[in-house]
Amino acid sequence: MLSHLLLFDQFERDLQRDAGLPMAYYEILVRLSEAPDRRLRMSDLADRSQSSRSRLSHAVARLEASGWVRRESCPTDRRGAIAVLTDEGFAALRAAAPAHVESVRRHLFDQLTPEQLEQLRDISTTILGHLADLGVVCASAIEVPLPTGAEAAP
Amino acid sequence: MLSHLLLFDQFERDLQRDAGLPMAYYEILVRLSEAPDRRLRMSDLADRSQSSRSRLSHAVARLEASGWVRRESCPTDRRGAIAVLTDEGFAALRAAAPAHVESVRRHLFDQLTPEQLEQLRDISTTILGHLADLGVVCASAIEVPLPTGAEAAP
DNA sequence: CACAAGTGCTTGAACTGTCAACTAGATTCC
DNA sequence: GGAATCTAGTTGACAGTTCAAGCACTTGTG
Repeated sequence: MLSHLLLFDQFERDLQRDAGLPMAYYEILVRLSEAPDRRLRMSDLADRSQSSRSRLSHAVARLEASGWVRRESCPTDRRGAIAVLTDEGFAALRAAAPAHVESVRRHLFDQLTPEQLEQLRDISTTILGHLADLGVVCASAIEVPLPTGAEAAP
Repeated sequence: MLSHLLLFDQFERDLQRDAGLPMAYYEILVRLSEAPDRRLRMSDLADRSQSSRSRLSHAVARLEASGWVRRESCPTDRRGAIAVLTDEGFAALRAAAPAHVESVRRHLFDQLTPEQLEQLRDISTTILGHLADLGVVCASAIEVPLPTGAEAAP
């Protein structure tokens, strides 16, 4: 159990070292990059990146300052805001992804047997299902494959 | 994978709600409570609670302000400091433990089959061994049983 | 239409964690 | 013995998260 905490700490450290980016921010960029036109409503983005609204606001503010994300106003709902991944942001993500994927591979995939990976996947699905029942996680996040964001390479 | 992140978030939230305590602080109290005379050298405590020196310093400062931990100077090494769990701290831990144990049970143990728990234990051990090879985790932490700190009940 | 309630997003303060100095005492080694 | 080095612990600045509050707009209801 402890191992999982430490494992993610390791991912976090590696990503911070290689890309100067916390995992939460990386996650946001990935979700944006997957979206059509690389743009999403803030709430939608918050749900998909497992982030609170407030956290996302702060994060996007920071990413906007880096020039990686741009805010546009929503034409249909004047309260709304739309986050758009800029070309610079996309390039930054593209640059950051390989090292992160490699980190996940090295510390997780390479350590476990195919059988264990299968078991881990099942266990994760079960837990995720339970959390979804509690409303902790929105349904749209459930089908995310094993390596969080590892599929980022465009 | 995502599930593990969210699972620990859930533990964190539950513990914060029930005890007003972050998991890292809870962990520190648990390690102290396990030690002989409920006292440990700072570095030792840092290693056992998977905490950096600096983090521990800040944490103990906060716990000291709450009256749950006391600092004493080390007789054999005048650089050293010893953290001591006070009776109030012990009582606070005793009060916080049941809810945390229950949270872990509800969100993890009750969700998985005995077989899956067995698999998860093996997977954790493997990963922990790998991280230990990297020097990320000190050997003394390895034998920690499944529920982090769940054994806290005195 | 108007007013209450709800939604989308932002903001600021408080808190936890990290990083890079820094102090002070212990070791090493010539 | 004494300079260089190492170790224990602290500190302060900063980054990210959360929480509670707030603003602006939309929707529901009479």
